[in-house]
Amino acid sequence: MAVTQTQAPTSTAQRILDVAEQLVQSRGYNGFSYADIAGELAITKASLHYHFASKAELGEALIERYSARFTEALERIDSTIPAARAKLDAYVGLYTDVLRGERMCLCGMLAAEYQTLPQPMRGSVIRFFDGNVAWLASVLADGQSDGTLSFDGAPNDAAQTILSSLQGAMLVARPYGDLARFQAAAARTLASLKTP
Amino acid sequence: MAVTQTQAPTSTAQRILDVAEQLVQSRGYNGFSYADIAGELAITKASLHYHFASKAELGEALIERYSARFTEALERIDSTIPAARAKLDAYVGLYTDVLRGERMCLCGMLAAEYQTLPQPMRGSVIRFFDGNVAWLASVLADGQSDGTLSFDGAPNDAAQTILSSLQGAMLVARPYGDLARFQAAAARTLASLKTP
DNA sequence: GTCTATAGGCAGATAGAC
DNA sequence: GTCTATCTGCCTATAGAC
Repeated sequence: MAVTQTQAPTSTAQRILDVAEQLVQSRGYNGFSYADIAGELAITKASLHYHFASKAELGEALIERYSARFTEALERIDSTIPAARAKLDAYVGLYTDVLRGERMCLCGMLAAEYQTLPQPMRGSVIRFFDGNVAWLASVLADGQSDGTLSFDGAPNDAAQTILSSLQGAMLVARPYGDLARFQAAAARTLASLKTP
Repeated sequence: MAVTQTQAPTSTAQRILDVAEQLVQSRGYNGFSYADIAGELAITKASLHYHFASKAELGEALIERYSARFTEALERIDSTIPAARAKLDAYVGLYTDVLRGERMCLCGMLAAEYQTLPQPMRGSVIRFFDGNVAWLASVLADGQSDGTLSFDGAPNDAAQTILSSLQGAMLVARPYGDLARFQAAAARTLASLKTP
């Protein structure tokens, strides 16, 4: 039987991931070093290597955790919000929260640096996007079925456009430090799915 | 009176900019070094510093040249294509050409790395986006006036959405190495401006 | 698990000869 | 303008004590 923990443990590995995630989302994978994490957590670089032997391993762990949390968030949306259009609004809300922290989507950032990434990280980035498109396509198909959403072409194609439009809206809004700019672009993107 | 040149000179500085531009657009500003350029051109790093004393200076020169060329391309569109909708198609064509070279838009890439950029480069990135939005807004306003384009809200807001959607479409399509994916998203974005 | 110490390499940058 | 040589500093990573 597992020991019951009163306080959240927040292991060292977790805190390393927390700091590294913030660094990648704001500065990029090639824009931070182990020294940055070590300084923030007041431990040595050598200790970091105990938890994540290489930077590539750390990178993989970052995407895995990020993807898992994102998937959980999508499942929460599915289980709490019935209407397709409201699900899309909630999806935009996830991005808004990221941008509010002056961050880019982790995988959007890594997409920019894609050609410099270790091979295993590349696959994980692709899977993140594929999962997002699949979820969006499912929501779009549902909305089309019940007549609450309308769009041309296949749900999968429309889903790809929504994903890339939101990623681009984050990418461009962040240099301006302008959350409203993102929200306006997101609203316009969703508005193109109006029922006739 | 200036000396007439029969052949294009292609000065060393130009060739440095050519190689550096390709590197930034594919690997990012933090993803290449002076050694990469030196290797490609078969000259030494010290020679590079003669032409561009610091990497920050090189970065500024890259954006200035890129922006100037982009502005020229937009002026060519204005002077050769009368219809607003066709101008937008040509604008998408500029992006398509970039992506065909397996590159990201220079300033889209730099937007991702924004928080790590030297201050002068940041201003230049912003000005590039502002110039693009201003041009797009002008085209949209024209199309709205002559009834060939229809959209909600101000031309400037619609222009911001077009810019960010195209940047995002490039960002996401590049890891897949899928030009068609970009083109589909771009076409869908422009299709949302249909006349009623 | 965390530390000290250090390896080995590459980064951007400079001095000075040619 | 381009070179050789070199500097200083940071990078990822490892060995081994505690």
